[in-house]
Amino acid sequence: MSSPDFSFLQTRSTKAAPRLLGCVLERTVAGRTIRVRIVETEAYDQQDAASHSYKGKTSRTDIMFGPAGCLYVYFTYGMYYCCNIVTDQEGVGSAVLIRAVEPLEGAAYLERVRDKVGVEATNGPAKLCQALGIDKTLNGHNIRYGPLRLIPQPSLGASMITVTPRIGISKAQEMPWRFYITDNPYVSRR
DNA sequence: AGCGGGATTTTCT
DNA sequence: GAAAATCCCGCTT
Repeated sequence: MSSPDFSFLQTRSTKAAPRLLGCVLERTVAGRTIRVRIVETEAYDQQDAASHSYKGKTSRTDIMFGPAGCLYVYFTYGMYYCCNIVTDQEGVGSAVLIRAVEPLEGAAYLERVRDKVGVEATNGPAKLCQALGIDKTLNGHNIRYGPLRLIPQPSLGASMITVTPRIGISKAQEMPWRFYITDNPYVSRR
């Protein structure tokens, strides 16, 4: 077994974000192994008014400036967590927000945790964190290892990827840094 | 299908 | 003190 190659994360988030589409996340929780496929992402860069890292390092955003492949999990709206994968070189504050995933294994468990069925279990950044049990305790966790592991997949062709502006932000709204697998039913919205 | 408001608390000004 | 990389519910078309 050769260990997977994560070097594609050591680049700017705008380039890593589409590359993460189709990659698999393996979550071990409550004695189960859940597998999902990433179907929607957004890039956040240091030179980007919408990014938490825009105004420099703080105790909250410290992780974004760390090595690629670590998780940046933040708490928002008093209730929700969102999960990012840190990208680029150490010292650069950038990350890719995971906005939606498609269950491959363990869909019934995810539906039960969320008390929702079908796409509603994982078609949003906070929804998928709730479903997969991702919270502050995983902030800074290296995605190379369990209990939340990234399994890289071959790059999807450009023809399978749709690019749009990002969702839910008030600054830099026009930047086309949201990426999703075209026609995938688990995408958060059109 | 689409809009509007409320929930709830961390983080930063 | 205000905003926040969201979600859910109820109401109106």
